[in-house]
Amino acid sequence: MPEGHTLHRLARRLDAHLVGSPVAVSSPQGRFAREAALLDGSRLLAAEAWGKHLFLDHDDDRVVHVHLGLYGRFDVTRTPGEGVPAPVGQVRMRLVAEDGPKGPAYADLRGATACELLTSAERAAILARLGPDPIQGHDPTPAWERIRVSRSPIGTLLMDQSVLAGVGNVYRAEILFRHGVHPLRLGRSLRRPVFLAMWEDLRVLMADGVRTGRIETVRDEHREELEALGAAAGRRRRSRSYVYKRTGEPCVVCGATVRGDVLAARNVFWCPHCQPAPRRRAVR
DNA sequence: ATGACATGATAAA
DNA sequence: TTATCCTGTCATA
Repeated sequence: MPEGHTLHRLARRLDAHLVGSPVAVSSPQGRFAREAALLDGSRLLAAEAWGKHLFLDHDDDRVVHVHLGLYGRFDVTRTPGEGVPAPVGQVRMRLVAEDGPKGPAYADLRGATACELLTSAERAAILARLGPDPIQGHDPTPAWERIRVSRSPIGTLLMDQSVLAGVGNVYRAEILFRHGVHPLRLGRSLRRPVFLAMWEDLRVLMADGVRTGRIETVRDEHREELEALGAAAGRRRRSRSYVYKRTGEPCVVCGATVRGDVLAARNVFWCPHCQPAPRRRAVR
């Protein structure tokens, strides 16, 4: 689940249900117990996201930095009347607002790659290493300045959080498909209008993701065909993407067989017809 | 029961 | 490049 849209959605949910009130902080699993004890009873002032990072501002210049990594979750639940249930599984951090903005609520963090107590100065240091974030409507210029001179593949640059923040493997695959760009094209071979169109598209798609909580990249006109192709391929769950995890299945647009490979330890997917391979650089 | 895998990132080699 | 961490889910046995 966790690409940038997930974290922004989370910031929004925390803001709606927990921010502004005193929170009980605990670590049922124990790995955040010392910090939780320090924070217990503090007031949660704000929840903010930048790319895939989430920051919880508590009073007294204390910031909880959360990064969900590959499989972390942070579930925010309202508990009108019922009281808070016993923790299930490995709950690293639990926040409970008895008197949240919309009534009692709690949030359980599991599996995060980062859950740490920082100062606001330390948070600033993390932000300084992140590129612009499409979800925040940032100016894409700093990202473009990196890409236009880079000898790295655009598929790698899109995932580099210091180039731009928030894009993960699904949005990467899908945005490249939607713009007919092969993942191995070098950054410096891209034309500016193409990158700016990708950025604008990311801005819209990821904003949708914040609203719906899921990554939807397939245009209405292709939904039915995708469904039919999925059924024909005998897949158990229907796909919601053009190329992501569709290796070996036909492209919805042109029928070519979607390809998959590993780039920088991550799976990449593309259509060999809609996303023509770059001319191989002369090697010698 | 066991193992592979995942929408991530880092440190070491 | 590889190993490693974090946890849950799904497929296979």
